[in-house]
Amino acid sequence: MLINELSKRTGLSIHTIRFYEKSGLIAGKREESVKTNKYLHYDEVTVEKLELIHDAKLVGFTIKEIGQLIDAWYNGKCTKKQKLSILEDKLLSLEQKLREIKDMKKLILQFKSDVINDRC
Amino acid sequence: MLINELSKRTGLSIHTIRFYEKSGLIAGKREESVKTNKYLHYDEVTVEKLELIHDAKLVGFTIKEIGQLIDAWYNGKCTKKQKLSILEDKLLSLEQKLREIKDMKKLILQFKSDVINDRC
DNA sequence: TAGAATAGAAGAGTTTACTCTATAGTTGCC
DNA sequence: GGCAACTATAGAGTAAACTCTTCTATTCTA
Repeated sequence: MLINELSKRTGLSIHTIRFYEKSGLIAGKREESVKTNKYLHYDEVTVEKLELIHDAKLVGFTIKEIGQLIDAWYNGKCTKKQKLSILEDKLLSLEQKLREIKDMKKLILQFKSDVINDRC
Repeated sequence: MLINELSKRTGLSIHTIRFYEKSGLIAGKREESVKTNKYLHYDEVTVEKLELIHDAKLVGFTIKEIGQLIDAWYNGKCTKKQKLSILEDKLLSLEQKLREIKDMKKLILQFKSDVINDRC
């Protein structure tokens, strides 16, 4: 599919997709047979990657970190050991985020009960 | 205490503290009796606020959201109803973040087991 | 009382992650 | 064949959250 369809499939703007491509997170392919244009074609794996990018951004991963994740998963760039090390690293940072959010939840629940009981 | 001590107590740079002050999150007080300078003095509550700002940033809240939180909690700016509405709103967004992180954790665990079993 | 350290104000610069604009070539359709 | 719609590339602009620089004034210390 071309970029317009990819944009519609993922809900990401064409600009954003091009930005991710420039950032090395995804890569379209030119059809060798076609000589008249430079149109890039995208496959289903790219749709998957863009969904991963979207979700990973939600949990606070940076473009750089998402790049590592994609390299560890989709691209044959790393050894098994490197892949596991990256994934382990991301798991640890997720655990950390989980703890931070739980702590903040406790704090806000405390705030809330104080407000309810007119303690502030 | 003056800004230098506040910086040391919180681990935040003087620049960052001044940025938060300009953003309306904290406010030092000038001593009325002193006419020769414009030095701002900070109290223990400011230390608490800066710790809250630090923690709230970790869970992804923006300066604006943290401002709301501080208003709801420390400043007498809101009614009880408004305070509860802000706190409820923040709790909901924390629940959402919690779900997103748990989902991402599952995904990465799946990646990991696939790598371990040479399924990619 | 000189000099070093600290405080404040104003504004420029940086990074991240887009978002938009301008330009130019290509394709699809009546 | 003409023109709207689509594609690519390059680069400018934006917003958030700092971070740094410059300048001036004040205070502390030997």
